[in-house]
Amino acid sequence: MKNINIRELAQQLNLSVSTVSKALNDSHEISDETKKRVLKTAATLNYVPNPYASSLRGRKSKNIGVVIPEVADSFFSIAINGIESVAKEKGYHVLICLTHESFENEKNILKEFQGGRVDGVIMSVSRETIQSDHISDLISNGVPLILFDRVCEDVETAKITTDDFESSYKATEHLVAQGCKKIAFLGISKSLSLNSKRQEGYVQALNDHDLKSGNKHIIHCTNELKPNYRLVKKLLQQKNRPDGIVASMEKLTTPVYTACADLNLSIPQDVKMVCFSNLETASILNPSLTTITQPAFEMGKTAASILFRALKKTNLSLTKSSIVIPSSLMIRSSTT
Amino acid sequence: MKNINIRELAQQLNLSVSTVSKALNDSHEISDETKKRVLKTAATLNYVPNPYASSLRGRKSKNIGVVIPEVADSFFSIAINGIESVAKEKGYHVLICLTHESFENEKNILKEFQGGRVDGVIMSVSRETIQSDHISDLISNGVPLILFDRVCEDVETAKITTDDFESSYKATEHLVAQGCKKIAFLGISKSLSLNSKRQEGYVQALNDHDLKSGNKHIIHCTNELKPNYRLVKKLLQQKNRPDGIVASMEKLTTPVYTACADLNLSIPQDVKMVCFSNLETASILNPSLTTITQPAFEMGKTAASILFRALKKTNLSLTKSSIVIPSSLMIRSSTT
DNA sequence: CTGAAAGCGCTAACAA
DNA sequence: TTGTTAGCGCTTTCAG
Repeated sequence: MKNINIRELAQQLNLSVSTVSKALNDSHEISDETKKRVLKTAATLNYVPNPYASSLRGRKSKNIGVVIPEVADSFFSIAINGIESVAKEKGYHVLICLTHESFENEKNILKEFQGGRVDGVIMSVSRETIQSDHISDLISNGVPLILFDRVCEDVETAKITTDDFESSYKATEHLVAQGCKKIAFLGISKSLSLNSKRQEGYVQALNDHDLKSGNKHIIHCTNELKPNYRLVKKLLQQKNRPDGIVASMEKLTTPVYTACADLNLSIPQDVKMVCFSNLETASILNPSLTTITQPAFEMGKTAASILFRALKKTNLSLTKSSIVIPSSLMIRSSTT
Repeated sequence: MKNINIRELAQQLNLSVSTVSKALNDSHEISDETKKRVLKTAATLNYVPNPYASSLRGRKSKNIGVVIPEVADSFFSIAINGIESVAKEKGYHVLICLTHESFENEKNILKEFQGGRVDGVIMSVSRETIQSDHISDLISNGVPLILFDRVCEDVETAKITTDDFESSYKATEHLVAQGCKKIAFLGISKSLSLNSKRQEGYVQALNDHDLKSGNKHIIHCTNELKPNYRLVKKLLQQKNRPDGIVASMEKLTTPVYTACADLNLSIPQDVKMVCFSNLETASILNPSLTTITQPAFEMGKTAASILFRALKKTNLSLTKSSIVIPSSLMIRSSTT
C-alpha cells in the first residue's frame, strides 16, 4: 500500500494535475465545487502531499532548524516548547540539532543547512564558540537566523536574550544583603558573551558594595558532572572559601549541593547559593534553591515569531535588533 | 550570494552533471583523479547538495521522526540523546514532533509522515491514545515505525520498553518492607499499557504481601501541575490516607512534595514515596527521592539502532519483537 | 571512465 | 475555470 501521488489523484478525479494542485492549495482560480470534490477524494484516497517535492519546486522546506547545545536542560527544553508552539501554528516543522557544546558540530550543522534543509534557524551557540563566521556565512547565504540566549554580539541579526547583567547583579546583591562577604562566580565558559555579562553583573555588584573578588573566586566549569564536582569541591576547600555562590548553569546545582554535603558545609548557613535555572524541582530541593528563572518559553516563542515575520517577507533579512526579556529572581531557602 | 547547485559546479569543472554527481557519491565508475578534483572545487565553491532534491529522486529523506509527548521531561530528553547519537552516526537528522499528550496531534503528525517527510519513526504514544489504527496505517504505508516506552501492544512492530511490571513490583515491595500498610498508586492514564503494567506490578506486590488496595488508592493524574496538586492533596486528606506512594511520572514529584509540605506531612515519616523518574536532581531533593530510574539513553539508542537496521534492508518490515531493558531502583531518603 | 537524458512529485506560468 | 507544460536539483539508467 503505497502512498498515492497527485497524478493518481488527478486521474481518479478526471482532472488535470494542476487543477488538483490548485484546488488543494485553495486557489481562487478553482470553483468551490471542484475544490470540494478534490478535497473529498483526497481524503478518501488518503492523499498526503510529498513535502520535498513542493519544497524543491517552491524552494521552501517548511522546516526551521533549532540549533542548541543540549536538549536535556530545562531552559532549552522549555524554549523548544515556545518555538514549537508558533511553528506548529504556521504549519512548520522543527528540526532540532544538538551541538553537545561542540563548535565542530555547530559548524557542520550550519554548513549542512546551506543546502536548503531549513528555511530559517533559531540558535544558541555552544560553549566553545569563539567566532561566528559560520553563522554569518549562513545568513549571507540567504538563510535567516536568529540567536537566542547565548548570542554572538558581532553577528548582524536579531537576538533574543534575557537581562543577564542585571539579573546577575541583583542575585549578587541579594547574596550581599544576606551577609555574604566572599562570593564566587561559577561561569560556563569565558568565550560566551552571555557568560561575560553575567560575570560583569556579578563584579559590578561586588564593586558597588565594596567587596573585592579575588580571581580565585571566578571559575569556569566543564560540561561534565564529575569534573564540575571536583572543581566545586576544590573551591570550597580553599582556606579562603566562599560563603556565597552565583552559578551560571543549572547543571551546577547537583555538584554544588553534593560537594557541600560531602564537605559538611551547610547551605545556607555556611554557603549560600543562587543559580540561573529553570528546574521545576528548585522549590523542593534540600534546601530549596534560589534561582534566576529565565523566561524560556517566551524567549523561544519570541525568537520564532520574529523568524516567521522574516520568512514571510522574502528577502527581508533580519535587522540587527535586540530583544531583552527579563528574568526573575526567585528567593528560596538556599540564600535565606 | 546564493548556494551553488550541481549544474553550476559541473560547469566550473567542465564536467557533466552526472559525472559530478557520481564523484560526489564516491561511485566506482569515476577515476580517483576526477573524484579528487570534484571534491576540491566543491569545497572551495562551498557546494552543499540540496537534500530534498536527492530525497525526491531517491525516495529517502535522511530524516527520522521522533514522536513523543513532551520534550521537557528528563526521560524523553535523555532518550532523544540516545536516538540522536546513532542518527548522527548514520548521517540522519531527527525531526522531533511533540504530541503534548494529545491523540489528535499524534494522529495529525503520523498522517503527515505518510507524505514521505521521514524515512522511519520512533514513537512513544500520548496519554490519550486508546487505539492504534493511525500507527498501523503508517506502517502499512511502508514507513517503518518503532515504539518505545509507551507502546501499543497490538501494533505489529518492534517495541523497546523497560521492565515496568517488575520494577513497579519491586518498588512496591520496597515500600512494604519499609513498613507501609496503605500504598497508593499514581498512574498516568488508564489507557496506556505501560501504566497497566506498572499498576499490575503494584497490585501483585500488594497481593503477595497480603495488603489490599482499595480503589481509592489508585488514581490517575492529569497533565497539569495544579490539578495534580489538588488530586494528591485530596488523596492525602482522606481519613484513610496512604502511608506510601508509587508514582508513575516524574511530573508528580513536585505536587506530592508540595502537598505533603502544605499538609504538614513529613516524607518519609508520614508518607514514603517512590517515583518513576530520571531527574538528575532526585538525589538532592528534600528529602532525596527514591526513584525507579529508566535506561532512557539506552532505550533511545536501541530503538534507533533497530530502526536503522530496518532502513538498510529496504522493504524488510520490522518484526513484532520486544526488547526489555531493565530499570533500576535507586533507594534514597524518601523511603527510608 | 564520462555524458545525455529521463524523471522523482509538485507548482506556476501560460494557453485554452 | 481548467489544462499543458516546463522545470526545481538531483540520481541513475543507458550510450558512448
